Parts: sequence; C-alpha cells; structure tokens
Amino acid sequence: MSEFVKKCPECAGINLFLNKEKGEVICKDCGLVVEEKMVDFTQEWRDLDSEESDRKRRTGAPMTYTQYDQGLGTEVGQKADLYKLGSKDKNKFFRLRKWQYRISTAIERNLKLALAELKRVSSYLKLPKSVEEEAARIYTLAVQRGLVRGRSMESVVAGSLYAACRRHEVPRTLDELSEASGIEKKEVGRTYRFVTRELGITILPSNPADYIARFASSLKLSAETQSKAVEILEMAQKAELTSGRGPTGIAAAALYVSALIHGEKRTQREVADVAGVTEVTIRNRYKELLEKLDLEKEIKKTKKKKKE
DNA sequence: AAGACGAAAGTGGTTGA
DNA sequence: TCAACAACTTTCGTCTT
Repeated sequence: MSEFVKKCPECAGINLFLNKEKGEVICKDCGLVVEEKMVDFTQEWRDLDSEESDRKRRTGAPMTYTQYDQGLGTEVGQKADLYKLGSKDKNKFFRLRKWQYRISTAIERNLKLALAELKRVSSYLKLPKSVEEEAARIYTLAVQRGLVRGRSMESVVAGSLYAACRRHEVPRTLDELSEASGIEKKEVGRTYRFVTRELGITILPSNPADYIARFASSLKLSAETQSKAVEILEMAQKAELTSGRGPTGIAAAALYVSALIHGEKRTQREVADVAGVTEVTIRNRYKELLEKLDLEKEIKKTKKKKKE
C-alpha cells in the first residue's frame, strides 16, 4: 500500500484494499478505485552526488524491457580477440559484426519508437507498471521474431498491450485499447491473436469478475452492490450462462441486476456505456439471469422497501 | 418524456467440411 | 476457401413508469 493514500477521497473510509496483481487500491466502502497506477517503492534509491555515486551505489540501473536494449548492450566481439583468427576468419568476423550492427540498430531504432508509443498508450489507459513491462517484453520478442513486418508498429504495440492486460488480469476492452492507440478495433484484435499465437503465449479466457470493480467504480456503485454482482457472476458460471458470451456483457448485466437489488438503480444505457456494450446485450443477459437464478424475489423485496 | 422491452435485419468472427 | 452459425449490434416500434 502506498504511504500516500490512507483514506478514501470519496467517502473518507479507511478500508482500503490493495490488489497487488492488478496494481489497484480499492476502497471497500464505496468501491472507488483510489489508485490504479501503482509505483513500486521497494527498490532502494539513495541520492548520492555524482562523485560518490560510482563508489557507493549498490546496483546498476534496473533491467527493464521498457528500455530499447533492456538497459544492457551486446556487441560482437572486441578487437582484442582478433589475434586468434586467421585472415579468412577475420573477414568473416568483420562481416558478422557489420551485420550485427545493422540488424541491431534497425531493431533498436524500431524499439525506441515503439516503446515511446507503448508508454504513451499505457499512461493514457492508466495501466500499472507491471503491465507496461510485460507489454514491452512481448513487443520485444515480436520484433526479434520479425512479426512486425507487414504490420504497423502501432498495431503491434496495441496488441502487445492488450495481451499483457489479459495476462495480468487487468482487463481493458478492445474498444478502450482501440481508442487509446488510434488503431481500429479489429486490427488490434487481429495482431493480438497473431502475436500471442506466434509467441506461444497462453491467455486465460478473461473472467467477467475482473471487470466488475472498474465498471462499478465508474458507475459509483456501493461495495455491497459490487460484491453482490460478483456473487451473481459465480452463480451464473455454475449455471453455465457464461460460456461463449462476451465477458463484458455478462459483467454489465450482473452489475445492473445487483444495482436493482440494492436499490441503486442505473439505467441500462448508463451501464451499457461504461461496459462498452449495447442495452440489448444487457437486456438479453439480464433476462437469462432472472430466469435461471430467480432473482426476482430479491428485486421485489427492495421495491417494497422503497414504498415504505 | 424517458426508460424498458422485443423483433428483425445486419456485421464480424469462428468453425468445420 | 466457403458456407453455416452464434454472439452482438443497430434500428425501430410498442409498452411501462
């Protein structure tokens, strides 16, 4: 937990809950996502003046994929090794080094640009650092395998980010990524599938529950409503209502129902907007939920309470 | 008047021959 | 590669609050 946030700015509650994997701090009282882009404070950084720094600093720069050469660098050989080689090998050596130089500078140039773009999109979406790192790693692999050829750099960046989000269970919808990156939604999806397939990255099918926290907080729904929605989701999964359906639609419907139950009514339109689906989809899911899980009683209960 | 509901036609993606 | 198919969207008319 960051030491800077101790109270929820929305309701001044102190039940803040840190989800490390998602890089989010959530207020358990009102469901507000207090802090999304977590910073890791565990690294020891000391301010040393430049004279002292060489002697006293205990680490180098952290190795990171968000730097184009991962903060390290490699070259083919040094001149010192040359004396071992005959003239034929010498030529070979120079040729190799030339090629290595060409290839690596081409890749590095690409990576520099791409990682700048990646950072831009990532900060636009307020993604946690861990996801950004993962996306950078994926992109680096993609470049090294020559998967960018024939595709725009930006679309591969978007695809990598989307994959990283999925892996870290910090779901952003394709629409959101599309908006942030300026790449068409289907193009993002295409490169996402291509990259993950080529790199053999396995992605768990996204879980509707992962969307609940974010949707609930942008709809300003209470924590009870939020956890009720998660309950409903679990029931729905047992009733096999979830397979094959879009996870956002289900999440949205569960949230809509649970809002009704807790008397915090939101219109279908409102829920649909934050979830990025249409009212119709919510209606269909909603209908299924009511039929299979008989939630009607609970809704009627709260209606009666209102009259009193 | 706004929201909820449902029907019908259209879209993009997956699957299986 | 093509057609069938399911999920989702768009659009529009009707009912409810």
